[in-house]
Amino acid sequence: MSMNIGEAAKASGVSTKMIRHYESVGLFPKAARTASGYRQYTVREVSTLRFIRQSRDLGFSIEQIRALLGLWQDRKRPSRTVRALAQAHIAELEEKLKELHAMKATLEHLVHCCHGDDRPDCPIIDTLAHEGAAPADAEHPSRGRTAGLQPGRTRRRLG
Amino acid sequence: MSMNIGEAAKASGVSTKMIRHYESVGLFPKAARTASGYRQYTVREVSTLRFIRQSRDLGFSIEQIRALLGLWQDRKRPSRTVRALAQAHIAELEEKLKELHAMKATLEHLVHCCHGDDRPDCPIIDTLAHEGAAPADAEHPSRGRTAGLQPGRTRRRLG
DNA sequence: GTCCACCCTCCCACTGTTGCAAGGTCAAGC
DNA sequence: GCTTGACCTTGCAACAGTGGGAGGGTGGAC
Repeated sequence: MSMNIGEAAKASGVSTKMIRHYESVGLFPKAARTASGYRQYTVREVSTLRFIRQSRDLGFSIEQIRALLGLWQDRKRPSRTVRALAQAHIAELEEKLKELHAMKATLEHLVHCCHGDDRPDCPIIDTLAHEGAAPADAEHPSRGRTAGLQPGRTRRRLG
Repeated sequence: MSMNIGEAAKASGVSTKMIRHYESVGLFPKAARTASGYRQYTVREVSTLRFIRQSRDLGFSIEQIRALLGLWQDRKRPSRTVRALAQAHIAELEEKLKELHAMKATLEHLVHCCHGDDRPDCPIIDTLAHEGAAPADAEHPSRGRTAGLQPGRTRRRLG
């Protein structure tokens, strides 16, 4: 019935590292331990882990998942609350999508302008060098704002 | 002619924090110093900073910018190289866009299914709880891969 | 001589995930 | 009994990029 962390990881799709991490930040309740200190998990806890993974896959942040877990546990929550949380997240996604779309559009415009051969002159470099940019369609979002999603799930040593 | 870091920051749009950071990671050459240790910048360096900011605004990573700066400095680079770099970045953006689109689609589907009133039953929570998900269109990208963009520029304490 | 804005260098926070290290535990085989 | 190897424990560091603050020095105006 009860399993070690490795088995729980396989069953839930959450890595052992992450299970411990979620426990440490209080997203996940402290697991029971054997006499020797091994964490023990039941199927119930595994389904909670699956819930977390599903939520992460949809881009919810840890804090949002904390709220979702609370709502999940609360059998009397109004579905209105859950829906609002989801909609807020959709709005975040849209924000981010808009931002990325703008970047992509600008880049595509530049790539389109660049002949891309052996000659050195390049409108891409020129645009980066000389302010004024020339955003493809949207006015560029002068750096800084526009919150995004899940930094950790992103750019895994692409450099 | 030469200015302190604050002035350079205003002129370039890069914060003083970031200028020092870029210097520390070697993206930006070490600035000259006054006798008392103040960094001194010329218009030339400010334009480099602007180049960096423009690149960041387009979502390039520090490492990509390092490459772009090299190409910028190299008067004899083939525009082909720059173009390839930009196209690779576009591909990354597309990857990320796809991922976010899928999330959004799934969420919208769920929100659509949820009546969102005072009653507790909620398909959103149910879907998160019971594996099998039911992605709106794309099969869900089992966590982990799909590199993304600019963790830092994202999710600024939205939690 | 004092005040304030600016500069300096550190360290810490945040997001989420992974890696490594140094050790303990368990079940298997010999 | 003893070794081996797979597993578990903890903790610390790193990645990306940015912001915040502490604690102290500098520069120029009054």
